Amino acid sequence: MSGDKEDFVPLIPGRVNMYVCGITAYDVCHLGHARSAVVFDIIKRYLRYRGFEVRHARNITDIDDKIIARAAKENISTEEVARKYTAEYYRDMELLGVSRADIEPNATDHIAEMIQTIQGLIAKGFAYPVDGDVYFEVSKFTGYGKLSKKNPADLLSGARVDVDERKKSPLDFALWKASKEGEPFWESPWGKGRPGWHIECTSMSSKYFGDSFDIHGGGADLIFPHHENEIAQSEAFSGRPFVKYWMHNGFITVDREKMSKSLGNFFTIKDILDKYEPEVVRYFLLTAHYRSPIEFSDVQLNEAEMSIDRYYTTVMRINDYIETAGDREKAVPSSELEEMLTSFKDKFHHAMNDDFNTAQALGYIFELIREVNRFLDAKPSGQKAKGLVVQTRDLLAEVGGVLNIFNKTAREWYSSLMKVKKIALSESDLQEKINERQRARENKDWAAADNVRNALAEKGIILEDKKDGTAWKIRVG
RNA sequence: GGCGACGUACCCAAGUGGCUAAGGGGGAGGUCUGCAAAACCUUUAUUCAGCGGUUCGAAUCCGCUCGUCGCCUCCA
Repeated sequence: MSGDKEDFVPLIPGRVNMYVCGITAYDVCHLGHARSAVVFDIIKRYLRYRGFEVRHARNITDIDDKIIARAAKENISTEEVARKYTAEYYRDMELLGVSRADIEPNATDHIAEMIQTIQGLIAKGFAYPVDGDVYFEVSKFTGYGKLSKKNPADLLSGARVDVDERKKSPLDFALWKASKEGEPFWESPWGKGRPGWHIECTSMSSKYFGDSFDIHGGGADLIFPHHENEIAQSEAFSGRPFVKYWMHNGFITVDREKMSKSLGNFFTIKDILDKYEPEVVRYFLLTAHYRSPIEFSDVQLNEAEMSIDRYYTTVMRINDYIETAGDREKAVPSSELEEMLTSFKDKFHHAMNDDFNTAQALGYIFELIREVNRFLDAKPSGQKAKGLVVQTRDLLAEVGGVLNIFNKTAREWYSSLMKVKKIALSESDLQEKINERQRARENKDWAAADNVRNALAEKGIILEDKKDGTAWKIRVG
């Protein structure tokens, strides 16, 4: 609310109630929806990792004008539209490693609660019915605009507020809308109708979390009017502060412009996942701070792919080392690695404690990756060295787990890349080629060996010769 | 018009009062290798849009200018 970073102190020590605006289920999701979901998924995971008991609610709006329009267009019911796109949403989210929320309320399951809230608002003088609609009277709520830092007078003078003669003020917004002929409706004290958009979050958050809760999140475009209106409704109704910490993620941009449905410059999650591994997309979303805009481009996705590949390449190297390292103690300089292992978690926590600075956290991860590679370059052996390397691997896996990246085996990563890059070669055929090349190499027939390697390279497969065999990777970037 | 955010190397991107301005990608040179690949090393911002100011000290705070974007209408 202050617009600044603040120390996080939950209302109840050790517990966090977090409500995040989900989607309106009227179309397939684009990358912007993914960002919001991934950002708050990571916030939840990190808070849990640090020992908070987090209850996470994420709503689905399953009735609204756009759903009605979509249903008319597809000639199916609004329920079917909502069901279809909710299913698509969950499918996309699962691929991106976004966990399910603990509470996933639908608007249409909470009509009774919303009617109750609206009745309460009317009783307290904050709302008025007109011809089957009910409006919230903004002028009755002092503090309107405190989140979006707008003042009502400025808003009034703006020409972009819709004018409706029946409303007392253009700023007043609908809590309940009378249904038109043929539209879905619910019975209410004001006649047949359906809820306005903002009221569901007020009624559902208070049902599950009470009048006040810790974190409310969503995309920055929800700040006004959606979240501003939620505050007005909720605080007018309960008389208590609504949300302690507001968190809003920045936009995805394309050519520096906001990716959005209305501009038509959006990429659906589905389209992107046809070209990129889901982990790449997730990683990409973590490379910038969640509040900053992030430019979507193939260059950026390719860089993300390369970064992840650097991780898996190192993991492969670590695992090879652990399997093959001798027991003979051979000390090599290890103080820098040891130092880094000691301080690593503190650094990671420090980055994440600072408003979930995933970009900085990734920086630390790659510092550790470089350090362990340096250590392995020195060709150490013995139990102590092995212990340090195992510790590094476990640490990387642990923080990767918090971000829900780096959670595959190297083999799974490359298999997955092979599919997404549509390389038409089975892994067994590939192994056969590698064996063929190995025989040539044993005969020092370098020309034949290079032929095999070049042929595979053309398909996007890269070979790495090591002392005890040849590994394959998929070219990235 | 009102409100807000941002401008860090060739590209992306952390850093918001004080140690050498993280990290990734790219370029150049090198070590290793049958040759590669990977990895590592050296190098690539005496400087943080520009100009003023505050301060012992600023990329970081303040003011102005320029530029970009967002919200003010459904929108993640």
